[in-house]
Formats: sequence, C-alpha cells, structure tokens
Amino acid sequence: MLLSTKGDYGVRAMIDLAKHEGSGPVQRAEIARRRQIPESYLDHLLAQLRRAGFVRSVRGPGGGHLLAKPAEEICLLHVLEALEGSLAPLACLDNTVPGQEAICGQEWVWQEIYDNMRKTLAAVSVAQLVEHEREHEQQAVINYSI
Amino acid sequence: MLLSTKGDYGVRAMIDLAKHEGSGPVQRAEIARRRQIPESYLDHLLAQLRRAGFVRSVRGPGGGHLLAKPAEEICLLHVLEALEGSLAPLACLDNTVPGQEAICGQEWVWQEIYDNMRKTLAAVSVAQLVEHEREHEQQAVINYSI
DNA sequence: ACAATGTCGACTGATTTAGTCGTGAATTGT
DNA sequence: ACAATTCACGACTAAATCAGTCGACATTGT
Repeated sequence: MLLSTKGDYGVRAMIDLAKHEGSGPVQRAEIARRRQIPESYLDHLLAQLRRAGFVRSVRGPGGGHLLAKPAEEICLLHVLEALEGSLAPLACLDNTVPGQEAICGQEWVWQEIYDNMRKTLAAVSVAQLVEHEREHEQQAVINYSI
Repeated sequence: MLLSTKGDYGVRAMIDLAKHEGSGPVQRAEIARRRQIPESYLDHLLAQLRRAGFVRSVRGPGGGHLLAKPAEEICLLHVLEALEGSLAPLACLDNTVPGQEAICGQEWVWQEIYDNMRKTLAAVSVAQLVEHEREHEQQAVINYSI
C-alpha cells in the first residue's frame, strides 16, 4: 500500500478543517469523532501538519486547529508528502535516499506512472476535496428523498 | 513504498529469463548473481512466479527455470500482481479486502491514478523490458567507445 | 549411486505501522 | 490566583510486514 493511515487520516483532517474554514478553531476531539480517527493518533498527525505549515493551532478553552492558508492554495500532493514522505512507488525512484541505483530494469515504466501521479495530486486542492464531498452529500440527500 | 523488493527482484528475474529465452533452463544461482538478488530469497520468488504460471522449472542437473510462455505475452501488471498482491495505492481501493468503506474523501483522486497505473503496466510486456535493457546496454557501449 | 538442481516449510531479526499514555504548557473565564 | 480546557511532545508498545536464512527433501542426468 502506497498510503498508510497517516496519509488517509491526515487528509480527512484537512478536509474537516477546510469545511469549517472561517468558523473559528476546530477541536481535535470533534475531528476525531466526525472522521473516525483515534484522537490520540490524530494528535501526531496535526503536529506534523502544523510543522509543515498547513495548520495553525490555538491552545486553551475555545482553542483548536485552523488551516494556516486558504484551502484553495493547499494541494493534495504537498499534504501527502508532508505526512508520508516521498510517494515514490519504487525504491530506486526515491531520490531522498541515496545509493538507489537503477538496475531493476523497470524504473522507466514507474517513472512515467510516478510523474502522472504527482501531476494529478498537484492539481487537486483541499478545497476541491471539500466541494466533491459536498456534492456527494447532496447526492445522498436526493437519493434519500426519492 | 508501493513495491517491495519482491516486485523488484521478481521482475528482474523475469527479465533475466526472457533474455535467455530459447537457450534452455537458467539456474537460480546465475540469475541471483547477475541480478544481485540473494539466492535463497529468489527461491521463494521463483516459486511464486511458477505457481502463477509465468515460469516453468526443471529439476536435476542441467535444470533451471524457463518462461512458461513467450515474453511478449507476459505483461508487467500481471507479474507484479502475482508477486505483490493488489497494487492499490489506498486501502479503500483494494476490493480484495472487504469492509473498506470510502469515507476518506480522496478515493476519487486515487481511483484515477490507480486506473492510469494499471493501464500503463498492462501495456508493458517483459519482452519490452528486455528490449529496453538491450538499448540501454548498447548506449553504454557507445558512450564507452567515444 | 551420486551429484546437481529445484521445492517447501519453519524460523528469525529488523523495521514499520498504528497506535496509547502521561506530563506539561498555554489560554480563558471567574 | 486558580480551575478548566485545550494543545504539545516524548516515551513506550503490540502487531504486522519485510527480507531474508536454513535444513530436509524430491527429482533427474550421467
């Protein structure tokens, strides 16, 4: 699996924050409940996202977490790379680790796949994820009303 | 990392076998030496490839391993899936495991990436990998001769 | 018979994953 | 000042996966 629960949960949390953009801080416990993430684990993920500059946190009563910049300006690629490290599908394509010579004979195929993946992920913002979720909710309501 | 050493080594072995197609069985020890794979580990990979129908093995002196069908008819996707199981980048896209509801909010993005990946891998045969390697060798010789 | 080769399953050490827990720091309301 | 609330951070851990190793056994050519 390319993505662990870190990437999954972390993006869920970002979506939740984006959905409440402009309504003050959102508390860890609420995100955890709504998105079905263990709260003490979410703690670590929010710390990573804060250190990466995507999230701002406020302590004390009424505190919580907010997006550090508009959801339109945060793309999925950067969020996932902050959480997971390199998304390289094959060890020899990961240039963050040295000594990975390409003698495997399939690196050219995976380079193309990797390029496409990064391009796709870079083109999707957190705002778009929220929009997509809202559409899906709407669809569910329509289905229910029939 | 999406691919473990299993997928990497296994494909290297397939390339080696394809390169010696028509010249009788190739021995494990030779593959291991040429492709820099621990021999006792390669053992397991060849067993998987044989059970998956890509490789045929011959015991006894002069024995070894051969491709079970022409290299043109074996695509990278099938080989990798035999070695690695599902290549799904995200848990909720892996329909071999039940109970993976898509509440993560990013599954639609990854579905597109996954589809592209499978399409690309399905379009590359082991024969093409060999061809590509031969071209690369040729290039190295040219560079050396200058 | 025997040497060369593949087959198979048990076992292992290292690493990663997916968390939990406890203590402490900042902030707000009273 | 103090209590309550919320985040911050590091230590710890259980389970799974990875990347093999090893030894006993089966098959076959000479």
